[in-house]
Amino acid sequence: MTTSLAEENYLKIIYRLCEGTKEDISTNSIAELTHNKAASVTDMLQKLAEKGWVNYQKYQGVRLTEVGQNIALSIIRKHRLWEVFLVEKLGYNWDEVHEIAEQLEHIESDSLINKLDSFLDFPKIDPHGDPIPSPEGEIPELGYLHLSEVRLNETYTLMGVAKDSAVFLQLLTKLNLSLGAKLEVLEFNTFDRSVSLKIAGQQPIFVSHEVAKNILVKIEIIS
Amino acid sequence: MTTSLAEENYLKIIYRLCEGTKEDISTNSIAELTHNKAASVTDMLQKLAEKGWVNYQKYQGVRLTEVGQNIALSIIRKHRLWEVFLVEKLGYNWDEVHEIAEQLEHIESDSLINKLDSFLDFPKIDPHGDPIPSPEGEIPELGYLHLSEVRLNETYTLMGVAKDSAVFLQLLTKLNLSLGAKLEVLEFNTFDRSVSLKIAGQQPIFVSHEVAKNILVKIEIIS
DNA sequence: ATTAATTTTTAGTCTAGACTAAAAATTAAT
DNA sequence: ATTAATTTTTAGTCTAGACTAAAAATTAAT
Repeated sequence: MTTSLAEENYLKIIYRLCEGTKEDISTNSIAELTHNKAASVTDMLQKLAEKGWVNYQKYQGVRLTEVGQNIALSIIRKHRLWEVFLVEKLGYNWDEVHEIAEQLEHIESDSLINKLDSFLDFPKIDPHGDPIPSPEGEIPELGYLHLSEVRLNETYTLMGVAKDSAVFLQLLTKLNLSLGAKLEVLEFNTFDRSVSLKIAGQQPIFVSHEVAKNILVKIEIIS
Repeated sequence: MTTSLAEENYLKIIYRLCEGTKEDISTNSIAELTHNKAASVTDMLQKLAEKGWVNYQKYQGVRLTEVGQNIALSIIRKHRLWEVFLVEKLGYNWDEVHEIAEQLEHIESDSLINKLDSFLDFPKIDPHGDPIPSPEGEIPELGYLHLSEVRLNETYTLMGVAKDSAVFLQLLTKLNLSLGAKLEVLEFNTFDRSVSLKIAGQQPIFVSHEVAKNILVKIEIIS
């Protein structure tokens, strides 16, 4: 069965919302991310349920079915592979690729995406550190921590970001925070929830809670 | 002003039809190529005229304006650059790329297409020998001849094809006819307009008029 | 346990871009 | 020069996917 552009965007957004929680997803939360009105979302949810891509109970929220999840994952796979292409091959910065990948992710051709995967040498993560689903829709659970929740005086490696917006990524770049950076939290400041942070070999800096929350790290194993 | 997918496809097809002739283009000829009904075409022509992309007189046919032509050329530029990418970088054959490029040509980003151009090393022709318009919409007139119209016993080089359909290109491949081949027409057979043809270093073969018409060649200068 | 506030759905519209059937204009044929 | 055939346009419909306003259901507050 074929999927329209609108349907693909809904499935992708529902997937993203499901990821965070075990609960069913509310109409309003979808409306917010799609920039549509709740009434339009209800309409579309009924269509998606009809096609067997979501389980939807009036007033009770929605979840992706197995099939719906696979469609979403294939779009995410395309999105992230194209992002790798844009950065690795065309020389874009990590804050410039999201919008273009939003278009490229809808190109329909299995052979294309598999050839692209091979051309890029089967990358496992995209330029923001997000894992790339396999052709079968397997997606490794990386178990990264949010920088807002780590322990003090331990060294962590910056592995990814939880938000792709250009302004956020540009800010990280200005702060010298890029994938692979070694970080140590000196203090969580109770006043404004800001975080005092040391990047290896640099002066300590402050970042807001909002920034720390969207930075994904893993602990540095000193072996 | 932005262009919808449907508008872009119309402009591209009108451009292709204008290329062949000095006459205005008929509603029916557009309907045939877009696979729409004449009534739908009339509708769209009125919209395109409104936007200033075609000159359209009821019942009298249509031509692209300067602006319309530039839009068409930018789509063709994108189409052909993506085809080069698919063949050169991803390893597709020349008969496999048309459909995918039909999707990719609608991706909207000037920076993307210029970076792609540079990544491909500024190719001048696509995998079918068609010239790639410059960012400014300049397109070199290559002055190729149709193999159906050349002189006998002269050597020509196969420079391109006038048709991108997969079955046609696959036939050429089977016949060992690829870009750069050296050809000599031995005879035009009056009975069925077929062409007796010699490819350098091979036994002579027959091709139909239909095939010869869609093969573009230039004369081999023996200097 | 009601009532109030919030969320979600239903009912009815709108637009782009397709369609069919019928009318109008043009072109071809006598 | 008419008439017939062909092409094109107009008028009216339909569908996907958005919208607003009002109704219905759920959740929160007393």
